[in-house]
Amino acid sequence: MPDSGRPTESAAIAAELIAVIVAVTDGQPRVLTIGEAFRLPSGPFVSGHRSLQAGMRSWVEEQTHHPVGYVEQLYTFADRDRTDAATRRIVSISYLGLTREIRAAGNLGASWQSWYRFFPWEDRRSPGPPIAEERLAPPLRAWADAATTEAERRDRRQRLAINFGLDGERWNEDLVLQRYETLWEAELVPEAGVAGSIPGQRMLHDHRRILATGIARLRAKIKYRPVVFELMPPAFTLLQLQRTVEALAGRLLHKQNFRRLIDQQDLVEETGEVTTETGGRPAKLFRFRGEVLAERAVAGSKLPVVRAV
Amino acid sequence: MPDSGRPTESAAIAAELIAVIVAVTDGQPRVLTIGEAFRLPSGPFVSGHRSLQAGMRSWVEEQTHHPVGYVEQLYTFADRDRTDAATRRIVSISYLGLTREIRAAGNLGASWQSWYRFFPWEDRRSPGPPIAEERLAPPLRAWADAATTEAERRDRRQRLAINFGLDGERWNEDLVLQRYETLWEAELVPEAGVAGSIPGQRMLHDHRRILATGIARLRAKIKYRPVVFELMPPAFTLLQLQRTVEALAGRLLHKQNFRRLIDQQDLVEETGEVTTETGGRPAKLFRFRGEVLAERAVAGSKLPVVRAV
DNA sequence: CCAGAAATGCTCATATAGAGCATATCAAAG
DNA sequence: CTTTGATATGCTCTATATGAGCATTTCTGG
Repeated sequence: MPDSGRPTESAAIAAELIAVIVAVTDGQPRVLTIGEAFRLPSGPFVSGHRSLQAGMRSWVEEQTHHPVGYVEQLYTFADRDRTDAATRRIVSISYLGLTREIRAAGNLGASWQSWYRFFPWEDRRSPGPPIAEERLAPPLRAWADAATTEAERRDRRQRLAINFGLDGERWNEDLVLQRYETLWEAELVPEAGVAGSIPGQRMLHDHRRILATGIARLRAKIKYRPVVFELMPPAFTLLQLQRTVEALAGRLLHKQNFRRLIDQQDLVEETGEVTTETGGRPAKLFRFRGEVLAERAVAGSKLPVVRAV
Repeated sequence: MPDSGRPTESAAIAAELIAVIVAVTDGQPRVLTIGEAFRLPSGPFVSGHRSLQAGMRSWVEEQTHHPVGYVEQLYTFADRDRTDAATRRIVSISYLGLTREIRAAGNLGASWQSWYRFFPWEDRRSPGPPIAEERLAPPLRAWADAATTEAERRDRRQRLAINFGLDGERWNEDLVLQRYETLWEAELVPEAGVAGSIPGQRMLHDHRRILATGIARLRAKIKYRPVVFELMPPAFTLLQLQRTVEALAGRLLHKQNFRRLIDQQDLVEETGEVTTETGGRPAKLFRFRGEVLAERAVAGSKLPVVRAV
């Protein structure tokens, strides 16, 4: 290759922007989907766009009619079997966007869905046996046992233990994508071309996979960056904040420890007001101290989990 | 937008793959560059490629003549001012690749450069005042003081403190990209269109920025994933492992604590042999226990730093 | 006034991380 | 054959972070 700094024989392709837009309302993490097939909002990258980020941002604001606080690139992929009308390969660049309010964009067929509709096993907030153990574990174990060699069986069992918290392993909420991929490999999701026997709504194309990527990224991120606040109203109680984190993480947190972490880090400050809407003793209202972002490399909410409910 | 799941009016663009290929030799972290202008290896994404990953991988192996153990996507971008011969916008997808051995690919004009040639201030392993304080701090402070408003001056100073570990703040080795961007904003790098007054070799186009992204990603990653081992030979001593991590992180580690972390996690096992090549008391040789990757969600080397040398 | 629901304040045990002291074991120089 | 120079290794100590749980306080709604 010549030292030109330019690719030589690049083929023409098309670029597509795909968005995982997240908000939290009524204690549920929600994602913006379109239509009956539940596709993620996606739009072409056109020459008018200054950059991919800018294209994404303007595009999302057109759909949701209000600014998106936080946008982050997720992943870029190009599947062999996807081409557009002109049979150009499509390169898809996916983004994660966080927003505060929800405005129904009904005229475009858009709606906000709890992301647990697509991944029911990821919600472990309610007491009782989790879906992963009741509904997923049996067919997954059968899949593991069906491996041809003993070594492969052991590998699969170990993978199940880690990914789904079986056999004494602890549930790791970050492994959303790994779990989805394992379910696909075990042919338990309809996308794999079989009649699905496990709960969970499928989406168009590979959009459920992209959503899994977004959830995984967000769950990991809230632990070391204070991005939760992008999803909060200007003033909120500590319990509301906790409920939001719990909604995202899919697990309950230890209340006192959560509070300790939050104020140890000076992430919030009191507004001086209280609210009685929560029932029980009135709670102080807080606002996010945006300054901390500039002050120091600040951590997120480190998820003080509560083991058994 | 219709619910077709396809972008409608996507313009034709060209896709380019850019690689940050890293190896560690002679105690230096090295990156594969091409030519006098120090450009990162890059090649077009062609229709023969099964996927972006596959395209990247085959392409790198063609250049380095041996398999790349670990490949990870970095970032995708599309600058307004970059087009190819057919005036198509170029979307660049950058990757980070780790490899074990170094084979000189001289016939292609490729060479391995210590990445500290491009970012001298990122190497803080040697004792004495760091470059960041001696060479960067003065012009950076001047830049901060030159802000028009008092608020802006305060913001800049705070940013400098965090990014460059000034004013009592602690150096954070992960902020490679933030530092580079600050230097650009302060017009201290030649890429910004000025005669550079600070040390550090520039690269073609925005390749130095991509390299910064790769370094930052790798430095962050070794803390929570055992990727260092992709850079190690099959058998190594614990000190060699430590020196490799130090090379990447750009800082010295506390030896005893480093060892404690490594074997607490069962990351390695003894080969049974020792080597005397290190001078001093012979050291046991170890190999990476690849099994741990399957056994559990394993952490990396958590960088037990040593404060003052 | 009492029950129910939160909000808050504190304590305790354990795990992890940062530092540093002390020894052990080799090769090579003298 | 001993000393010197390096490194390898074992252990201890302290500060801090994290997981859990007990005890109070302060409201609203019967």
